[in-house]
Amino acid sequence: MSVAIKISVNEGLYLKEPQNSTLGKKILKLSIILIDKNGFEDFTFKKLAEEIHSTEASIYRYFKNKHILLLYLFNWYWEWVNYLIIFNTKNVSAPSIKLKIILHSFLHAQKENPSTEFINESALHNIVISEGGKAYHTKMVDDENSKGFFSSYISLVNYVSKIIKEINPTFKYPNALASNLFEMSNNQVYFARHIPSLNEISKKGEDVSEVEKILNYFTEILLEKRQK
Amino acid sequence: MSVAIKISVNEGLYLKEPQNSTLGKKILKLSIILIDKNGFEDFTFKKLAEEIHSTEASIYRYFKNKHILLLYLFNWYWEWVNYLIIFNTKNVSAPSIKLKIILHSFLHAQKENPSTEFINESALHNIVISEGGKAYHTKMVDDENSKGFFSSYISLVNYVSKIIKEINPTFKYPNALASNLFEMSNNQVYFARHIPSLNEISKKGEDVSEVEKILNYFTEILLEKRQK
DNA sequence: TATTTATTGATAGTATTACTATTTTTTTTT
DNA sequence: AAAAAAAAATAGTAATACTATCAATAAATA
Repeated sequence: MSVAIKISVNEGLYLKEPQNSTLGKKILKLSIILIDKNGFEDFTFKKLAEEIHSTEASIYRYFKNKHILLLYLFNWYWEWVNYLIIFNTKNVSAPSIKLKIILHSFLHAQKENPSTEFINESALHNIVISEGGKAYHTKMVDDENSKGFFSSYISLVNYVSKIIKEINPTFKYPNALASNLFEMSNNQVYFARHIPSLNEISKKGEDVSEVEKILNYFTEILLEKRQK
Repeated sequence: MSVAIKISVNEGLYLKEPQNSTLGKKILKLSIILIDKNGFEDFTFKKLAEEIHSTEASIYRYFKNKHILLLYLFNWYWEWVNYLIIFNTKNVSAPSIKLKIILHSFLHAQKENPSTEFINESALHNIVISEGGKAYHTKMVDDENSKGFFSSYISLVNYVSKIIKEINPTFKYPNALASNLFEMSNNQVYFARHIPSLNEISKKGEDVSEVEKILNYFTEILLEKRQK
């Protein structure tokens, strides 16, 4: 017995919903594994096709190109984090505790019970960390933003922003802080893993919880109510 | 009459120093313009060759590939910012003023007197903003880091980190804060320009100074000396 | 000034990428 | 069992990311 949650993403991101077929699920599953292993640059539909014993042409029936596939994966990830956050903060009333839980959920997302058998959440989280902002650092951002391809991320940020306002209504830039918490989180984990002189995290393997400490330290100071 | 500053970057980044020849300078100049205009993905050595009335093969004599060329440009940029910061904080003793000047220099780098005729600093700054972390978000990071390809960025971060410690010696994560200031700066400008729901910057054209305000607001709170 | 050397240009070629198109086979639905 | 949909097989193309070779030209030095 199990409870399955179904995560759906913006329709513009696929030509045919991959979650509704065996081949589609294989595409999602193996694309995550391949991108995680060799990076997005090295990833091609041809290699993916070989991996799943299918053909390039078949994959193109699901996704317009590999960038859109990456965007699909990012959206799936954002929706999943959104679900985790809502779920984990249920019945918690103190906003400052909520924020702590959010930071924890977000950073340890990979350790949470996997929700879907064809998505390796841990590998997906690593992709989000390693590939940085490649989802939106393209010449098509404006067009893609207007199509709502980043709305899952935006709603995540808005949700956190609301909680920030609850903690300290006088804080001037809740959106900027919220988006920075997400970006900083991924960035600092990435730096810890690859360019460690850029922060003070030495312990390998504990990067994620070290970053959690840093983020908590930052937010506590930033949102402390002080007399002006 | 003018004073020229010469910026040099890690020798591993080029096969032949482009700043020492006419063709090399043209490569730098036009690559910046092309990447700024159409993005790094669209940029190819063939297109660049056409633009400068030369050939692909000639460009390959200077740079191993387009990723290394991008790294060269980022390094040039980091060195330049480093120079600007040192120059602008000369004879300023109060570290909190120093930090303000640094944030200002960094964000308005494009408006500073251009130092080199074949580098369009403004376009280069826009590349750094738009292309996000593409300089280090690759599968070769570790190797490239070990070759010192990010050392200019690291020394920039370390310099700021030192000033942070001067402002508040009890602040726990000066490196993380310093690297985050740089990353956040570019990110928030990018968001303001392309996904404005992610922060509270509405005014087009004033994005840079708005981000400056945000960063000052954040650092002031973070580095304020408070009783524990 | 002649000569060696370094630099650039011209041209060609290759493997891989990022697709599109068409036709056949297999699977699913009715 | 027939019709419809999905997937596989196959082929083909323009562009990318290179490498290699040789000729032309400019710069450095003897």
